[in-house]
Amino acid sequence: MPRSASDRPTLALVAQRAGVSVSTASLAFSGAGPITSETRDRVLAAATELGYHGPNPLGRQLRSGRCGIVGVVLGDNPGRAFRDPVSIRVLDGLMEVLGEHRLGVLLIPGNQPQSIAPLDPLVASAAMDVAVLIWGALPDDPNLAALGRRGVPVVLCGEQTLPGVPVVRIDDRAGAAEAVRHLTELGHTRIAEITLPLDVWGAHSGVVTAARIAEATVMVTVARLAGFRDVIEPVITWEASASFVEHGREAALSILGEWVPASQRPTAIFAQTDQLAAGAVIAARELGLRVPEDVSIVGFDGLDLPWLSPDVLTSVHQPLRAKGVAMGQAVVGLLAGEEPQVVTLPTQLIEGTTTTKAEG
Amino acid sequence: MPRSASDRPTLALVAQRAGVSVSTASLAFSGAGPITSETRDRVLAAATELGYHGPNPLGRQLRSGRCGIVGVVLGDNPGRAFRDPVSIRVLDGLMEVLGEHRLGVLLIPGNQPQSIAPLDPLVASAAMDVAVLIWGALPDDPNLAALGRRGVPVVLCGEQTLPGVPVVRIDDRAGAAEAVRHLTELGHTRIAEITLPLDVWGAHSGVVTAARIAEATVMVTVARLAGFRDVIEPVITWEASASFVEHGREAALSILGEWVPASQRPTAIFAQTDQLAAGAVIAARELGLRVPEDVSIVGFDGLDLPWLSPDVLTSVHQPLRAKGVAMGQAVVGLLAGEEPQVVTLPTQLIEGTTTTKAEG
DNA sequence: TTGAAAGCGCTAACAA
DNA sequence: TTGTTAGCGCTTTCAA
Repeated sequence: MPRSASDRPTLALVAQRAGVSVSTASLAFSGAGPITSETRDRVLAAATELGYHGPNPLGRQLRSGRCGIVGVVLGDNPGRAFRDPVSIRVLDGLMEVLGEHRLGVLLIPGNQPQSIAPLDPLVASAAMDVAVLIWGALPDDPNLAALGRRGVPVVLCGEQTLPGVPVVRIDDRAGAAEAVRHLTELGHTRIAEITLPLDVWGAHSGVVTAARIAEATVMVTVARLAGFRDVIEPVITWEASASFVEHGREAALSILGEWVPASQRPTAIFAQTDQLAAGAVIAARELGLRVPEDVSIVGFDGLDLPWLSPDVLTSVHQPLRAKGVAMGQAVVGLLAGEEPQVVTLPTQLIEGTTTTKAEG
Repeated sequence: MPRSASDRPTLALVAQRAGVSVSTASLAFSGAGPITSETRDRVLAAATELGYHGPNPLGRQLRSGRCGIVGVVLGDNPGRAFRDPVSIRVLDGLMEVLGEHRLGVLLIPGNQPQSIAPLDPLVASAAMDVAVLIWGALPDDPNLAALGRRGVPVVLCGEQTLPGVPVVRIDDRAGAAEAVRHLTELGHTRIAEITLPLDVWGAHSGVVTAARIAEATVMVTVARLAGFRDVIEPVITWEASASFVEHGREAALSILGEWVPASQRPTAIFAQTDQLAAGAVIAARELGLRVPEDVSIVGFDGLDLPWLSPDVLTSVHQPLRAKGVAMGQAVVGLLAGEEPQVVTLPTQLIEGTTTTKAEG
């Protein structure tokens, strides 16, 4: 029967029973000092008798000043972060590295625009040695400020760089440009754009104007928008309220709908994420358009989407898992007192079956 | 500039500067006792001057004996748990409740059959007030034993019940039976089965014999297998190595393949999860079979699968988010010293477009 | 090789 | 209302 946490034996009790001092007993468990194997055995035996199973982590933590926990600030409410295959892959890589170093991951909900409290109480008061912001959305993230005040070192992911702070990033702008250039090189000129939300609220959805685009605050979105325009001006830009297949589908249904004269219909779409692009493929199918003959579609992320079969999405692949791994290594480096670095990981356009030459 | 954690001011320093005692300063922050607003202001002012931003959680934790952290033991390696939409929905609900109670979620990898270490070091030594096993796979889970030894109270999810331990569950057996009964009532008699892994290794895949089925250890699988057999004997059982669409597809390609004479081909499939069932739908399409006219397909979980469009999976819906919420409430109840309960949540078969009457 | 003593930073009795 | 005192459980000098 599990004891309640309150009546657990302490190291002092074990030491007493073994007839040694507390400090000696401590050595028996930590193994960090000289101790007779005989003494150790006696301590361990006493521990077993008392049902003592190792030092209380809380005491150890207070003493060492470290708690072995890395706070991972998610970019959105956790439900969404979990549902987002991109975040998940990153988390996967991150947890792998941290696990190897015996560091635990404390999940912390990030920006909660609809809520009254701008930041989760955990940000302000949970014990953690380092915090990782896996989705660096805003230039002036309140989480970042709060953690800075507390003196919790951080690792960032994304466009933002800060002196003394390790950052893991990809070149979103160049990646987007590569995707669009692929389309222009195939002869496309009427290219539509489906974007991620322009602000953290994610309340907006639909065709957006140049004015709104100029006001975009989410840095990933901003970078990918810029990349598009480095190559050509889109014929239409549709803002999705989140990176979900369904939203991509809605966007493409509007962009490619029957009310658009075939002569003016975009011949290609660049969607800022694979989820959105996949939705666009589905919409095209529903509208009776052939992919890629009638409409070419490019995504961003390089997700594995078996259910899109037989199509394979042409996409700008980014090393999501490696991103997480790099952030984990940055955390470990930070704790080891190494110099913070900015790591830029490569992206690569990989052609699938959803893009081809423009007709005529 | 973020200070390093080591040179942070302490409450003692703040008290000294404010010209009050440490305990008074403590009251100024906790608000848990009588204190003049004037004194509090003086303390707060001193804190600001020193750049002190609230009590160190480590000290507070040691004193109170609580750390405000709930360990969530995932059923598998975290990468998979994240990729599994079922776990994700449960986690979502769980985090919502825990967040409301200012409890943090520490992710802990669960069973790692391929690794040498049977359990994650976090299970043995991370600070946590309660642990939640969200995927109670085995009757003799090593995590459960380790946590019990440490005196960490646990909340379970699944088939297993233990005295004094809160459990959240659904009736997997009845749910599976309902799915299969739906098929028999439609006139189907040749019904195939695609199961979850029978053991935690997940190394096996393919047609399985009654002997192997009898050895199944994963409790969810066992319950759903039993539910099927409460209604009728399957004509064939295929074990998937994990709940992925791709595996369901492979299974169905074999079950429905051209080498099976049409007269002997199963007219219906019950897959133990929606992911597997969705894979079966895709396989059927690839084989040129009509769903549901040529083959009816039922799943389990009630996931939203927009990309399966235009099909909507007939499925036994279980309240995944509510499961997480119930576990969160169980955690809170446990911490409040309430009596542990076994909560059984309802399931419901909801017809989509993937089942219809057996022909002839 | 072991033990004594001094905290890590905070909170909560209790006394003033 | 504020201060004094005594730890929470552990680690780590330093001395024996």
